[in-house]
This record gives sequence, structure tokens and C-alpha cells, in this order.
Amino acid sequence: MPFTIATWNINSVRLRIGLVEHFLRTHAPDVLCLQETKCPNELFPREAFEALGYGHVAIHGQKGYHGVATISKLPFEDIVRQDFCAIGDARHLSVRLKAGDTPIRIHNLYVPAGGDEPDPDINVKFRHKLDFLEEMRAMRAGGEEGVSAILVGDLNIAPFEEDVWSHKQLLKVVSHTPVETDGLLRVIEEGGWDDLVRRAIPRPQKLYTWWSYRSKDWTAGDRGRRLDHIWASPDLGGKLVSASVLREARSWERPSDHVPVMAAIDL
DNA sequence: ATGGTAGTGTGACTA
Repeated sequence: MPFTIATWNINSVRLRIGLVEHFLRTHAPDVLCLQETKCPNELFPREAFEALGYGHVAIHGQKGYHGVATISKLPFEDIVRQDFCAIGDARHLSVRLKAGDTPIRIHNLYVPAGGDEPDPDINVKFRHKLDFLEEMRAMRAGGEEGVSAILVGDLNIAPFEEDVWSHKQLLKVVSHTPVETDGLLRVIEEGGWDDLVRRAIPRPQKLYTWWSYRSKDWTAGDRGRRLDHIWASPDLGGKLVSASVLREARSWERPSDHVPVMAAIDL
């Protein structure tokens, strides 16, 4: 049995707990990493996960905004919440667990969206995003001796031309500007990460994980972006069985604007 | 060029 992991920006875990339950019943990953839970820790719906066999729930939430959670069938050996940019946002959570005999550090990240104007001098949100990216450079796939690593989350950047519906039309749109895409690719390269989803579904195939709410019909023109990612240390990359994007979830009732992304690794 | 929708929680913010 391979080890399976999924990441999903759920845009309110309480509002969409029914969709999450449906996803866990039908796909049953060993670990599910959620972003944008928008839920204070004391109100997190732990019981729903426990009832489905996910007895291990690590949360890093705050009221109203952001928030990440890692839901697991396997127990955690360590939990870390990193305060990126030291402003108290709940945007990171990492756990260490053992999958079979393999210790794995799993980082769950929600990178700032960055606002509308891609100029750090006039847009503090974009400045924050670039600062966050800079801080991510310290995240190394080989950071812990003898521990494999996975980094997942809504990274809010579509790094390759084939990760957006129109490279040309999005070059000046936050999420696909050169300073962001170069920055993210540098984090991958310097950190020694392996982009598992692009390993399984290589370019030039187009691939998206997010479609805006601001359109009557999300399928019209298929104007998506690949904002959600699964990276791993090279030892795990070599054992990748499959990776996939659950596109159909965008058509579920009252959907998130992001869909689940999954990977299976043969340990 | 603009505005379009969604969530939290009833304001204005974030995305």
C-alpha cells in the first residue's frame, strides 16, 4: 500500500465539512492538508475527522482568515507552527510522522495571495508575499538528517507557462509575474525539492487547481491556474506512483475555488 | 478597462 497525501484549500472548513467528509470517504488519503480553514482552533470540527478514522488532527487557525490543518490516520511525532514574517498569521504547520519505516516531515503552507497590484513599493500585500517567499528559501528537503520531506499547500503561484490558461495575459497578474515564478522556482531548486505533480503530469500538458469564483461558468474557457502544489525530497520523488488533480470537485455543490491535489508514494 | 463572487460575521477585510 503506497503512502497517500492530499492538499486542498477548503475556503472555510466549517462551511464545507460535508465536502471534506465526502472527499475522505471516496479517496481516503493517509494525510490531508487543508488551507484557508478560516476557523478558530476552539471551533475546529475535530470530531468529524475522528469519526472517519482520522484520529490525528493538528491545527493552526485564527479567527476569520487563513488557517491550516493537517488531518492524519498516522500519529504525529512532532508538530511545529512557524510564524512566517513574524506577523502572527496562521499560514504554516508542519508535522513529522512515520509512514511504515520512513520518517517524513510534512509542511503545510498557505502563501499570501499578494493583492492585485504586483508592485511591492505600492502594495504591502505583494511585499508580504515576496518576503514570505524569501523566508521559504530556508525550507530544505534535506533539512533534517534521516527524515524525508514533503511540502504541500496553496502556494498562490503558478510557476510554469502551462500552469495558467494564458501565459501572455497573466504575466502582469499576481500569481504569475516573473518575480513570483522565478522566486518559487528558486525555492524548489535551492531547497532540493521535487515537484511531484509535474513529475506525474509533465509539461507541456496544461494543469490547473484553481478557478475563480468571479465568473458565471468556471468551465468557460477553462481559465484556471495551478496554485496548489506537492513537493517532496528526491528519495520520495523517485518512489512516486501517481499524482492527480480532482478537477470534478470544482463542480460540487457550493465548492471551494480550489480542488484537491493528491500524490501516492510507494515507500 | 472594469468588474465580476465568496467567506467571516455584520465591518471591512481577504482572497
